[in-house]
Amino acid sequence: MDRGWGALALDSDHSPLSFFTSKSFPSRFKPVNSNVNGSGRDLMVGGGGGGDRSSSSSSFRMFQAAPSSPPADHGGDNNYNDNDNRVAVDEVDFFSDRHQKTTTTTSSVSIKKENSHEEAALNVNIGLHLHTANTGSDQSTVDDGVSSDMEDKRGKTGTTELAQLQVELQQMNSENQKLKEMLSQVTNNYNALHLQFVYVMQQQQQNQIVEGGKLSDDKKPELMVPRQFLDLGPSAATAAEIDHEVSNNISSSEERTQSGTPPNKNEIVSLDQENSSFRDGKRINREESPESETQGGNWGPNKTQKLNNSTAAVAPTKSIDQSSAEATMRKARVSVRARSEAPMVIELTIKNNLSSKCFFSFHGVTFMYSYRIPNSYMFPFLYEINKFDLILVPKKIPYLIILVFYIQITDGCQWRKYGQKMAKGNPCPRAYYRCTMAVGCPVRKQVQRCAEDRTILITTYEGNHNHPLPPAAMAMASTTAAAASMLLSGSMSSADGIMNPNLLARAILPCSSSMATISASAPFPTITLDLTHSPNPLQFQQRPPQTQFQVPFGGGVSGGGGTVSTSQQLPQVFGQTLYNQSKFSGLQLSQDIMGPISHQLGGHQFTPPHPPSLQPPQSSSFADTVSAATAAITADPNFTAALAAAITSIIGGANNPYNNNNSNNNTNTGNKIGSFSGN
DNA sequence: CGCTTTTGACCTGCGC
DNA sequence: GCGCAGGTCAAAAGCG
Repeated sequence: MDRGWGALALDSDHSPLSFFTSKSFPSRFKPVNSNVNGSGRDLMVGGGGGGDRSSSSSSFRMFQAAPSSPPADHGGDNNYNDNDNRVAVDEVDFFSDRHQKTTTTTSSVSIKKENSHEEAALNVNIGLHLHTANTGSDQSTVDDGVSSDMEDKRGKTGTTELAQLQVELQQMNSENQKLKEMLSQVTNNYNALHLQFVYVMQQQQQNQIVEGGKLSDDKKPELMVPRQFLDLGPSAATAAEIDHEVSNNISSSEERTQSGTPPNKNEIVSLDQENSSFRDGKRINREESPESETQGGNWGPNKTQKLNNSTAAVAPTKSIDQSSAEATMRKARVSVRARSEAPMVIELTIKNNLSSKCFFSFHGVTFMYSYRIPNSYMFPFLYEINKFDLILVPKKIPYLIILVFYIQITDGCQWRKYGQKMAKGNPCPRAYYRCTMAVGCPVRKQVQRCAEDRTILITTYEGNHNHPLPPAAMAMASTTAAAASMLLSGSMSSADGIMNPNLLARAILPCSSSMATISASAPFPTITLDLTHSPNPLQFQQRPPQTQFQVPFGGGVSGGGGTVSTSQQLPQVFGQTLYNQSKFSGLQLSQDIMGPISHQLGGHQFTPPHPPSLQPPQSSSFADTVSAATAAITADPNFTAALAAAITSIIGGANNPYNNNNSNNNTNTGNKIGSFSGN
């Protein structure tokens, strides 16, 4: 999998945590039902899906399953009732307020406490078994947490409760569906308005330029040269998907123009007579390119290279005009420069009460952390977590878990790599991808790291999607649409120059101070959106390369290749990754630990970006429980055992044999760090 | 076993 | 015509 073509670009008003949308996760990270760990990996990160957003609960759970099976083997049926070595705690909902709402869940935990909390401590060293579970909102959680034997014990009462829960779950699912629809609608409306805004802005910009006499008549054609090469493909698909009103947008204008139908005057993006006539003049040159006849759209770069050099206006035939226009659209490219794998650190204190959810496992114990994503945090980009590291901060900060997410931007489409070549002038290879969301989709993209700064990835898109786009893809498509419409505005000062950065940046990427450049001298007319500039210094500080996350963990061995799966490997990886990537973009720590962590980080200042509205309630008893658990964790050099002790302490209290032991152990060795890779 | 990635061969266009 | 570079193809390899 290509991990390198993404970047992080966030609105300063948007928390990076908003990445945890269900669709932000690749399929391999999505949660699976409790009985089956479909991924079969140590790592499980799950986006909650629509139901998560509507859920008001916030939970932090530990899951543990049959230790007889190796952690990596979860594809089969896990019948805990048949396993004598079953770990006591299948499910401990520490912090969920659903705890008090759902009696069934509570009773399930209590039963397990009675039967086997001692087994947990005894068996945990045998090998913890990963067990994925869902939140209380998922129906499978109820079924998975309760064995058939237990159900027999419960009798009719349990059956009735189960039925009630099922009804509630159905209602919740229905509600979630409605919320998802609402969210989609809001997103679409936003995109539509965004396009309109872009058009208005570009119209104003153009009027100012024309009225100011900055453009002479004979120079206008020069300025318009790149326009015809604009790739409106994504925008076309986007517009069709977003809104009917927007469907009258750029793409429609283009299509109607191609078919000879004059564009509607009321269209958001219209082709004025000057532009149209000029385009006609340009299209005649496109007759050299027969690629408009081809299906699937080869990039066919060289066939049209000369076109940019000619501005002769020759009246073409209609057929030539149409084919040329199609070829033009297909040849146009939108390039995005963005930084990849920007690490994002979040801490998971027990009291943290963010919403939505994600899964992660550590030493065979699967954690589920839930938090909520407010709709306002949706941002027209999609982010993908390709791996994350887990760190358990030692004694100084009890019960603190830090997750370092390595996120990358994604465009919401599915791609298949079909080639890779070394390009001249760049030691980094260029990869070629084609869209696989639909058969015969002509859209392709190239991904290549920047030679000057290899943390920057340059993704170049070309072509029109011939299929409906999911909301995630529409986000990116709307961005390219904005870029395309901006090009149509003629806001650049030359055929090969820098566009008005403020206008374009605000129009295309409200969060970004991006620059957009247009190159007509390149083999293909390309608009490049530079997203490498940090939009918010608080959230995305560009840290110097020498900066390392100096957490005094025990030494480890570098995992190499960025993929680490053992606890001993994480310390080095954590620091080294940040060091290598030279971009510690988003470090997020809660305020109550800012002091110690900042000290550990070498005095760098970090701002906790958690949504203020998501601050959790906290009960003292709960905090005490957590303190006891984390104390056990930090005191024991064997994290697996310590974690089991933590679980057991929560369940069994003072009888836990792992409590209060190994107090004299080396502190460093007790600082266990987990690392997980999504790849 | 099916899908994806890898990678060398091949095709095409351009410049000399 | 030849070499170079960009782009694509397709068999082999990898992976879940």
